[in-house]
Amino acid sequence: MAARASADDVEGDHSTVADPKMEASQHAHDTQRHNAFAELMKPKPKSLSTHKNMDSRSARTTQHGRDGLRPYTVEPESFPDSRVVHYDDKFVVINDLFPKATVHLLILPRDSKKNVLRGQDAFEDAEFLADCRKMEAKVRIMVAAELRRRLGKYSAAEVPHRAAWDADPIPDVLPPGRDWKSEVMSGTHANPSMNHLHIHVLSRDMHSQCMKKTNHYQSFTTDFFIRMHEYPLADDDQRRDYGWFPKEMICWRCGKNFGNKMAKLKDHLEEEFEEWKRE
Amino acid sequence: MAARASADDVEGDHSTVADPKMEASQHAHDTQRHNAFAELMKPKPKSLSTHKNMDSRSARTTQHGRDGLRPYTVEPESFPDSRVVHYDDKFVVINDLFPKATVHLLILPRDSKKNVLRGQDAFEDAEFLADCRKMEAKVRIMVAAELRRRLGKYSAAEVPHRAAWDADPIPDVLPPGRDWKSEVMSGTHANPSMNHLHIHVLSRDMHSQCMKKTNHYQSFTTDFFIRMHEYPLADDDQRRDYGWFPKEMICWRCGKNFGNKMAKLKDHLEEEFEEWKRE
DNA sequence: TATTCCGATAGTGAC
DNA sequence: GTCACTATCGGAATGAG
Repeated sequence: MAARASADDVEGDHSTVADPKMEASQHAHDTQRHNAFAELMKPKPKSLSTHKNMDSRSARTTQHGRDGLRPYTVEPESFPDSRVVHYDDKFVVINDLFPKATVHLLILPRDSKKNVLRGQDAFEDAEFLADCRKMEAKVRIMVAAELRRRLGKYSAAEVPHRAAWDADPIPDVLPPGRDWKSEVMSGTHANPSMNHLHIHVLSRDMHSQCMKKTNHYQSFTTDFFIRMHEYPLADDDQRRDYGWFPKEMICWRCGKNFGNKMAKLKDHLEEEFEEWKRE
Repeated sequence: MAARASADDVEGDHSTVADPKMEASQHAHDTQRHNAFAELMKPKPKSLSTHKNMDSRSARTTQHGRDGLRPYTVEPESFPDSRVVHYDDKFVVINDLFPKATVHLLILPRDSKKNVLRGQDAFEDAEFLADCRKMEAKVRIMVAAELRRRLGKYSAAEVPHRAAWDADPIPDVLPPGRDWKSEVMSGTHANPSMNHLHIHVLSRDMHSQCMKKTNHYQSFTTDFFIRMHEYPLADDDQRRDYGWFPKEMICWRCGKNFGNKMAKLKDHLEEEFEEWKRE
């Protein structure tokens, strides 16, 4: 790994972790008796225009339309650390501008011969695929580490780990804590809208302000999301020419069917997230 | 005609006629050179929630859903003059709560045996139809008078009329001015959503903040709008059981086809209105 | 073809 | 299945006490 490659550099622009003051205040509110009318009348959290809080260099990439990922592959050094998590000769790893989960990175291969292909075609090349897998393995670890950093304090499975860490002296062998790597998934979209090959590596919670539309959700929770371990694709794999999304949205955690009701699903994902992070 | 029956009482809650100060200021603005950028950037006039500026008695009727017109027929005296333009034993005439043209009145027959029928059925009764025609003739004159009051100052055809009116002495015979009655149309909807029979009498401009949706427009500009002079309907008239609107919207004045593009049509109607009132 | 509110759906423009 | 913006289309309720 090269310069900047530290999990602590991973800093989502749309972090969903509230600051400590907010949490304390929220908790105080929850302990009051709820006023049902106030509950009904309270404004839904605004869908904020996600562009507004973005570093200006990254914001400029959005003006390139479907070629918006190219600037990262060509000139990664021009972006702030908060955006470009790692780069070397072959890859650039960035925080997704519009993360669809608590942690959501993209691996961008820099080879301009390969990176204009879809995964289905680019990964026919075994050597290229092997290179990508190596980077993917590293980035999965980064994502897992970032999950632990962000959510570890909520996790029941982390209690022995935290306790040992706080002990004096710190034991030689720490209890393992929660297996955050198992919460990470990676792959490409069968029919990406961005022209440059990008491997998504993200937590599976699907909890994010940027998770707004049906197709956002379906693109990570159906077979439209081609996992890295599925490559190279069988010759007759239907996803070499993907048709349409299934219309029904299924909760990734409990399996409940939400049809096309995105607003309802969003509320539900909020609840699932609270339980999931406490596992 | 009975109490209140004066054209000057007709006062739309959504009048599009600016007050004199506003007009003067607008004219000063028009004489300046336009800044094209400012023109592009200026916010579109908000679609205001039409309920907010309504007298409370009238606002209450909207809670009755499809029976919202009934209160007027039962208790017309409980409404302000700005709403109820005229009433007698047989009819109540009101300003439409959501006028779809510059002037838009409704004639509500009070006979509760008749007024729960659609026009197609109620007007099979020749005597009832004759009564309604008599009232319709009066209300058309009211609408024409109100058009003259509101738009006369813009109309080229009114110039001789206004000049004579301003002369000293006023001539014995005034030039006729614009024939506003020919701009008025009247009829019922083939498939009304409100349960009580209501005869629309309105100017044909289709220019109003309340003209928002495709079906608003189509309901007055297609054969869905059954003119009073078409009653009683022939036995085999298709509109005794009306199916669906045609989907394409046609400008009533120039015949241009706007497909389903209501926003575009609205902009266009704005322009047509400016020309029409100046005729 | 009452309105209003919300949300799902659809097209465009960025280049 | 890039986003953001606008507008169209579609259903449910008719909205505290």
